[in-house]
Amino acid sequence: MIRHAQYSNDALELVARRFAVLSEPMRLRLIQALFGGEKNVSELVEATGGTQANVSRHLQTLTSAHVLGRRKAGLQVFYHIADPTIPKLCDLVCGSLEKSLSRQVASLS
Amino acid sequence: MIRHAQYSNDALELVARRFAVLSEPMRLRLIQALFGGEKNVSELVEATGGTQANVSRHLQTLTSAHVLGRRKAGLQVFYHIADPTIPKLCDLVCGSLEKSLSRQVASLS
DNA sequence: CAAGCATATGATTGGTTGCGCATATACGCT
DNA sequence: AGCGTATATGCGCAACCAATCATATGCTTG
Repeated sequence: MIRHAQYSNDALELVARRFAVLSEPMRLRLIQALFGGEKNVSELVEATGGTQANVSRHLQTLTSAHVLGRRKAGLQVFYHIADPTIPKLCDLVCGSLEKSLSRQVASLS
Repeated sequence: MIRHAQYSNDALELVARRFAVLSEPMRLRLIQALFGGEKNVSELVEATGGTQANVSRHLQTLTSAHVLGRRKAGLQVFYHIADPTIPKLCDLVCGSLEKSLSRQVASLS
């Protein structure tokens, strides 16, 4: 594992783009909905409470970033998490946020 | 470790915000420059090639997100990485990107 | 092939954000 | 106190992006 490697501007741009893809709540809802396995668009619309058009747009963003994968089956399109690091990323951030928040709570007393 | 937990909308908003903070190349440059230890603003301006005003703004963003910490010493202000998960996050993303890119390169042959 | 369902996409708009310039604040020194 | 250095901040602009509406594409069935 390369720890703390120095990256070029182009590389940092890619990393930034990757984080940007994960920086929208709706996209995180979609990812979360797919933790349980692949779902088609209609199911994702239902699970996230978004409109069909918006969900489709975000799915395209996530897919072209190789975060999700597509599988067509007749009329329907099934999406699944294609990048195995995504759950780890989310868990890392969530754990860090929980610690940070509990520290803030503790500092109130 | 809580894997694949279901999060509320408020929690997802926090996670999204966290990713958003990491989604700018200049901020990643600052973080990268701090991997070697704390630096003051002037050193960070030099290391990143940005303007003083812009660097200061990004430092504020990173600090209020508890990614960085501040230490004042006379005229100078020293910043350091306050969240230990940041390097892990960056390495995870970089590793994933390297794999993804090498797959794309391999698919060209 | 016509109709109907599932999904994707063009166009528009409002909101957010990064950047640059100028200036303000904070601190130390003489 | 006054000056110089280090850092922060108000403001305006331009670019980007998510959400929405309407419409298009793709596939299946009768």
